[in-house]
Amino acid sequence: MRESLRARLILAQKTLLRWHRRNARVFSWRHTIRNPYEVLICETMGQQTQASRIELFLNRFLQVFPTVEILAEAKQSDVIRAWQGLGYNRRALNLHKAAQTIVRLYDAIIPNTEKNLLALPGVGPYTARAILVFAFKKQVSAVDVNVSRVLTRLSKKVKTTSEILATEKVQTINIAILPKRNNREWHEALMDLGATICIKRNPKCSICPLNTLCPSSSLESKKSASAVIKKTSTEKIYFGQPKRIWRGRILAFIASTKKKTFDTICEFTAKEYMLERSDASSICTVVIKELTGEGFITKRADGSYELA
DNA sequence: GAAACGTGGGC
DNA sequence: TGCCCAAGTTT
Repeated sequence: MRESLRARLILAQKTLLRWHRRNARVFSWRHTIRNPYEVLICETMGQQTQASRIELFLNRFLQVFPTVEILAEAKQSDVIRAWQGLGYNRRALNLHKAAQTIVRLYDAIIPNTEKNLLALPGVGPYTARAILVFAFKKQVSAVDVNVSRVLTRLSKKVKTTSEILATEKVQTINIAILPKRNNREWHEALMDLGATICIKRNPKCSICPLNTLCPSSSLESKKSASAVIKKTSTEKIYFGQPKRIWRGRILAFIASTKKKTFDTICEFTAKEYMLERSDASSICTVVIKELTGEGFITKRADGSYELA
């Protein structure tokens, strides 16, 4: 990395850390999280989910499952129910399995190495490093989309608002400037700036604390000029919605009360979403088969379905 | 490496 | 209104 670039980034870092002291986003969980288990839950909830939504679920989840042992021993159906409304339900299954792994392999202690964290289901490169940074105060780089966007724009003059460096390059840049003592604050600062000012569309460069140091600070003025080629989604649509939407709806219905027959599920789907009964039946057939195969639900002897 | 995976908010 | 997006991971 060029020394001139590194020098500019270090300057930006000082400025951003100072900005963060007064302008950090206010989330209750930033004050109430007390241990690595809670960081694991919080970071998992945060995957592809707006941080403000964590607030709505984390407290309740931790009240029901206050320790990794309790989560490990919980019924899967209770974990799924506690997750309802957060989306990406597989995260709940993975979290449950991860808790069981931690209890069995690590004596209920959350691992503090990247290797062991990555081996946990649902823990990928970002979450593993985020746990190391936020729970263990380790001197490592955790790169999410905010960190990537901020460091990309700060490192080069980007042409469009969606331009973003490869994660490995961002890693290299961030590792080169990791502060020795304020690494948690540094990552929070990057994420807060990326979530509030250095946002993907219509970045607010005019009020950015780094605008005099940033080669991309002219981005704001040409926000609309940078027409981005939107790649058409290849996701298959079922009766007006992607399949995953139907999966979420049907799983929520099955989770809502006790057992449900196939007919009950079809009737609900048809009525609630104004489908022909035959269309509802076909989407329910597909989705129920998937949810069963993936371990979310089970078919009972009497033919009804319930959470696994 | 592309595609799939939920949900609610912003513009 | 409809599309884009958000503290990514898995296959």
